Amino acid sequence: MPELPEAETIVRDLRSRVVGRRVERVEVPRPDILGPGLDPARMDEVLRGRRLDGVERRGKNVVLVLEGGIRLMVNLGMTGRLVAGDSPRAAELRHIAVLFHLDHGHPLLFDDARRFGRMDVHTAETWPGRDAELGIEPLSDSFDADTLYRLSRTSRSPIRNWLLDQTRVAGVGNIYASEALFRAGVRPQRPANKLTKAEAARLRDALRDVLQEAITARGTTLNDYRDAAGETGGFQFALRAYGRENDPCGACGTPIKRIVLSNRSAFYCPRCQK
DNA sequence: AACGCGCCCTGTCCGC
DNA sequence: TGCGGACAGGGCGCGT
Repeated sequence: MPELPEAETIVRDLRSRVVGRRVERVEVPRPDILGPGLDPARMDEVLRGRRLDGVERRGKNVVLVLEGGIRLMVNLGMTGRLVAGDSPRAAELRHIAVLFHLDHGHPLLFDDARRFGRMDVHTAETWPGRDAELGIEPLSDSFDADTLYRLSRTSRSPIRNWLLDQTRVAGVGNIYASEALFRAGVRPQRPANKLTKAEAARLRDALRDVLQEAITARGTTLNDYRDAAGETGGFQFALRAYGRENDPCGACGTPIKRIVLSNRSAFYCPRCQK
């Protein structure tokens, strides 16, 4: 569910709520969301007593940075939420998987109905390797048109699938892939290595624009996404293609089409996107 | 080695 | 009202 803008919204929310706090105790009622080698006892042992020094984002992942260079990487999957326990909305959570008890008296909660979310612990030694497995950040200065063009040369996959691959560009999911391709005028099924330089340049701009606008709107809530206060986002009202099958294209009026690529929906305007 | 597929799991919605 | 099926923002492991 949550893609880059949703993760970024949560990260910004969490900074003011947890940075500087100390972890007193960790509870893991749903251990199946822990990554390989992790169990509830190990989670508590590694995190207990450590101060939270910062909150970062890498792609769609929320990264809690703790004293001593320990990093807890949280992948929210489809339905994962990180919600401050003192938020009035916290009482509505029905699938709490992890509770981080903090020294200001209320926990940070990880809730995940489908339990597709994952948490992994990294040290200063293991983190660079994990970080390197993820692709370029689309909002970084180095993500320019040439870079996107060059990265796309090695793949014959449909460009929509290519955008979902976190090892190439990190943070784009199904919603923003459809939205960016709509804005760039490129069909989702176009082979990545068939994009022209001009199309790659338009796609680069479209990705940055739509991701930045979605961050400003505090993310897209279709069903499950919530920010760290447990509140919904606002970008669902600005979607032009995703979820709009048969609606008239905002530019030309042609009905938006839905196709399935690799078992996942893609939405596009058959007239505007080539 | 790149790629598509099935699967993980729960909730919701729609048609009958 | 109940039930079965389709579908959902992600990502991993597998076979080809």
